[in-house]
Amino acid sequence: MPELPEVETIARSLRNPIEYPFHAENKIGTRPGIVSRRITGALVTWSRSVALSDTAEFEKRVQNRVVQAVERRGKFLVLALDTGWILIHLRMSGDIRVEPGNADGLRPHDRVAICFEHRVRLVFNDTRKFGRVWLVKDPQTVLGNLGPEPLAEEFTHSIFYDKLHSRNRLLKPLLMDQQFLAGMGNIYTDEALHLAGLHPLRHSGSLSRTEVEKLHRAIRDVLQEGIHRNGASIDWVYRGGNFQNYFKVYQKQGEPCQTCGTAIERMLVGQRGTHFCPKCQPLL
DNA sequence: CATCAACCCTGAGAGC
DNA sequence: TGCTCTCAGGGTTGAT
Repeated sequence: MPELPEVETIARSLRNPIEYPFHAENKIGTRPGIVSRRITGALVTWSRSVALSDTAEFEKRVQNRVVQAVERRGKFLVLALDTGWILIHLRMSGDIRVEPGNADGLRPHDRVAICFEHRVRLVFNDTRKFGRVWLVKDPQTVLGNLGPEPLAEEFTHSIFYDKLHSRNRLLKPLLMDQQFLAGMGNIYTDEALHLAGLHPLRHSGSLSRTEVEKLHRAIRDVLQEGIHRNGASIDWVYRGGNFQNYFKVYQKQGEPCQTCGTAIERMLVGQRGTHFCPKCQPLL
């Protein structure tokens, strides 16, 4: 499931020069981007993938818009148009392709195709149909409630300490709460808690200054490492990244902890599968 | 305010 | 082999 590093990787690839040739190899850093491309049309094959009651309106309104910038906010992909914004959330199984072609010849599970000049298209593929594409005048209507960016300079450990102590929730669901902190998902939360040596069931208000500093560092390190590896390719969606080969706890239940040799455990926390080392991440 | 369950979906994997 | 069943997963919504 794409989290901050996977979305960041995609955003960066969409900012690549548009002159790059298609398909020399699958390297994400050498694929052609979409900035400055003009949209000639769009096709929506599953109406609920678009957050508009009328998909024909989406197809019509994106016509002739030019992509001016590609950003990321939390797990959202943000396309700034000359007029308006396209926002994309990949949720569980969403993926983005940029390839030669028009509205014909789409593949299974392709939900939205945005066609550009020179016969280039961006395709939103989403097997489980949880993802969404928005077309809005003001991105804040969708992004307005998101918490801070964990990698932003302004996100200091002392601000984090205050935020954690302003609530008293279980660490794991709180870190995954996008209104509390934007971009963390199941994988990176488990990995960050393990790196910080904190049990997922710790209460946020119980953390000492030192523990908050360790968690702050761990979150940023894990996210940076994920970005460095171009994200993770899991859930049978290959995205070019290989961070899945560096997981310490995620889906490692039963395997020995790389730090202490204790078997990694899996438990449900807030309806989410949660992986941790009972020795490195003690509850008390 | 915190917690919990249901819902949106599909396909993988288990069980028969 | 092929059927049916269960489950994972992010985020939203509504109930407790």
